[in-house]
Amino acid sequence: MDKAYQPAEIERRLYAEWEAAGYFQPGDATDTYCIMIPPPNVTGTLHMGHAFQHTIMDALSRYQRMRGRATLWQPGTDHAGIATQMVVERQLEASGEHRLDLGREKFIARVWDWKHESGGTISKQMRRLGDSVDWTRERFTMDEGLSKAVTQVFVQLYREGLIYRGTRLVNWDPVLHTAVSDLEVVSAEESGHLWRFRYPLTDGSGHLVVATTRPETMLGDTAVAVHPDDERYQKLIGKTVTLPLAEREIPIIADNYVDPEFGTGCVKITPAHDFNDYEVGQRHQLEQINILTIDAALNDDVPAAYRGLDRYDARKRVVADLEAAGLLDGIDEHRLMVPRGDRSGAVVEPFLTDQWFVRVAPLAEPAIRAVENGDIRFVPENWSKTYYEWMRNIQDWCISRQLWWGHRIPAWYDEAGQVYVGADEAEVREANNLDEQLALRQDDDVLDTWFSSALWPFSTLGWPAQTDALKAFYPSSVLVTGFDIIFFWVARMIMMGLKFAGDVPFREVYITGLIRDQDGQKMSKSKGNILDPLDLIDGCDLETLVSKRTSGLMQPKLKPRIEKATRKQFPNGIPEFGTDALRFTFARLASTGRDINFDLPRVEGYRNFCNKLWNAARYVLMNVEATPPDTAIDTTLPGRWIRSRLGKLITDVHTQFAAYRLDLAAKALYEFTWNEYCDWYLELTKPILQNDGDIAQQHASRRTLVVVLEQLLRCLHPIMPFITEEIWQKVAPVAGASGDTIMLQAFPENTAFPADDAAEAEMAWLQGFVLGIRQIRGEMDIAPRRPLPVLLRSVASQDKQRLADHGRYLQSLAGLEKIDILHGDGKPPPSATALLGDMQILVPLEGVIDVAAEISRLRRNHDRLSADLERSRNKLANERFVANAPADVVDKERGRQAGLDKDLRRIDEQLAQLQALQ
RNA sequence: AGGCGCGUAGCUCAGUUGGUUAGAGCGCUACCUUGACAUGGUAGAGGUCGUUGGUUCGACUCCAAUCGCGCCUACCA
Repeated sequence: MDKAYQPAEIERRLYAEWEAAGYFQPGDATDTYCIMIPPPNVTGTLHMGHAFQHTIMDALSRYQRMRGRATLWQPGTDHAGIATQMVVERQLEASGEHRLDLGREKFIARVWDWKHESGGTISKQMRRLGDSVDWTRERFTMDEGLSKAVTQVFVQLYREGLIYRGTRLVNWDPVLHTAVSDLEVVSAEESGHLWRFRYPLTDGSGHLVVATTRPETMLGDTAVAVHPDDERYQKLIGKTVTLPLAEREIPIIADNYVDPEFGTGCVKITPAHDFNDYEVGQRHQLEQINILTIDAALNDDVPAAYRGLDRYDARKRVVADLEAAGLLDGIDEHRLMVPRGDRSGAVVEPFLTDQWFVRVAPLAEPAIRAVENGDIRFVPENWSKTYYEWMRNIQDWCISRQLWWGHRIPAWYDEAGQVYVGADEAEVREANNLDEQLALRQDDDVLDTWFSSALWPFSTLGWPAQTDALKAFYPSSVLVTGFDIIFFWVARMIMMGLKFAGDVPFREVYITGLIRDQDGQKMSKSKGNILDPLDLIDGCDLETLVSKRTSGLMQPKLKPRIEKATRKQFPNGIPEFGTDALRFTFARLASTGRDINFDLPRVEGYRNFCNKLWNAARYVLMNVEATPPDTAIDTTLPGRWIRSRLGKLITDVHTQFAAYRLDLAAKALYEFTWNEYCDWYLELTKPILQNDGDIAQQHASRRTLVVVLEQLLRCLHPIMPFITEEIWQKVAPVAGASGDTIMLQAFPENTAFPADDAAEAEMAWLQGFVLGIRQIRGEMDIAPRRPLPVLLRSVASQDKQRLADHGRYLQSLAGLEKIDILHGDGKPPPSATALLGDMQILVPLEGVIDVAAEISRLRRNHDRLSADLERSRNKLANERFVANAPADVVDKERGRQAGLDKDLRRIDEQLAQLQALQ
């Protein structure tokens, strides 16, 4: 074995072996476990958030697989309608082409080309991350099977009246030329203005003043509204105003929607271009005048002067014209929420179009109940609130998109505009007895990407066919995902799963935090703070990193700043850490219910951990390879102790996995490995193995060394798959484990390693002894290699026994020359002191210790002890404490006080003796 | 406006039903190349747990208020 762990070659080799051997496939156990991957965009790349979630999913999968369950981690990708179409459109643009020139069919062919070209990136990344997904079952949302499922669901929902088509006001993206759902619109506060305009009353008796943030839409006004109780405008209700510029007569109506306190208390109503106004218009049967084109320019339904103007040019023109006409009452600065498309960034327009909708409320009801009654559990629990909040106020879902890339809506129209919905044209014709001569045209629109994603948990398993996979793995066990797609995806999967697969799609939903950068900033390309998980695994030199972060920026002017920040944060680029170190970092950071600020130095720490494990294994193998261990029972203290500790670790790891606390599982594993196994156990085997001691004990210790390591490797494997497999391959034969891979070994159970309280108590004594000496050594600046003579005082018979049993460990770990017991009231020489229970451990000063230094060390101890003692005394002097606190707490406090008191007296004695020397 | 969350060591974070001296990693200080490991070892410094009040024998932990930060949902033209 190399002296240091070298991950790169090992990882690639092992993953290929695992995959070729079919270890990722579920096997045929009846107890099943299943995780559906949240399908990433097929042409995208995995970012840190993916790597984090994949670490969790893979650790869970490997853990359950080792527990003997038939485990399926279902992989696949999403066609990501808008995102993918945009990428390909941009590629066309670069070569001077345009989607519309190409035509639908050719364009879609180009997208498929791109999918094939770039779709391999994600699977490569997943393989490097060690993801144990069943590649033989990989799916894509536009696969034939999944597309069939989409059609079937659409048709059934339509037949049940849960899908309908209608002319509605929707969010229109004027750049992408498509409708988008509410969820795809992000509103942010921006500065703007609030204009006040005078609208003259038609009867010439004056005017009223309306306030608006969108002057250009006044050309589509069909009413002015006031609050019914607003005394100022009482007598105007029912009258009309003459809409300026358009010169149309429109009514003054009363509606509770108006807030009399805001603006002037008069609202212009534009039903075709504002969601609230639309509602008002419905209530008052107002005309809807659409004044915009699909590009958000003004159309031909406005006066000639404004036709063809972009909405913002029109705004200027309208304001100028009204001002010229003396109708501008004033302008105020105003902060307002501006809705933008999450993909294009364009300001979205409420726009009247024909679209398809899902009537969601009836589907939401059982989906709400499923969470209420515990069929689905959110982890952490409080996310269920977010879920309820949205589900209980759910709006119909606009599912049609005016795109080409996606599942085309299975609806056909005849020339009269009659719509027929069915699986395909032939079926539609047959079902409706349509003449072959009758021309049918399929709906041009495609479905929202999330429509197919909603079916993912059962469509990937073969639904609508009742496949064996569906029976075995539906419902899946847990969904691991981010809070940002609870509405987009989680809620919709639950609704569709209940409706079509007859059960919830998963039992638990583990909502992970977001991976942010070291300063808590969201990672994004535009901020230039993204990290590629593979760069952390393989390393990345500074120049490559800079160019990755600064190329293809939406705002090129940010480039210098990003470059500077990057050079500052990574002066030497990123070193190679390996997959396991990255995964362990993610696991260690995966505390629930909060976002994660990704701290790069931490990865380095866990790379060191890998190296520590690697070298521990080297030590073990060095000691056991030559003489294979026999099966003798280990009666040595260190052996009994480490087995007992291992049992506790195993219990802990099971508990934490069950609670999705991978951070605590990783913490327990780290601490056991480093602080117990390496720091103490390996060190304690040295005096056993290196001296000419008891041969039986040596054999037993070799066995414990290798058995504990082998079990530890299994425990670590779900989080650190590669290093554990590599070491296991070497360790298993000497540990007496059979099998080809650690992946399929049984996860350890604590029953094989019962608690040994006696050993733990003795070991605590031993550790206390060693630490006491080390403390003196460290603080007195005594050379580590210098053997020290030690005197013991107040030695109880138990101490004597322990000394006899474990003296050699003390000598080895504390570097002792000899240990003498001070009998009776023999006067000790001036010494440095450590306390161990009642026993005093004395290191004679002569020639070794600086008296003044020891005095100051003892004083510090004295101060600390007396502060503690005083606190304890006060507590016990408090009658109410003694009366009210549980007896065991009081007893504990009394014992503590007695101990502190005794320790303090010993320290003071020692102090007095030393002070007398000065 | 409503909802959720956060504030603990220089930095990034743990702290499970209230109960000894509040922990870890990184960083920092001193010493140490001892045959598993300098990607290491040993010892050490460093925190009035955002603030105030309350409940309690006892509060990092429970309650209320308050300050600061973040996110989500909805939205007044």
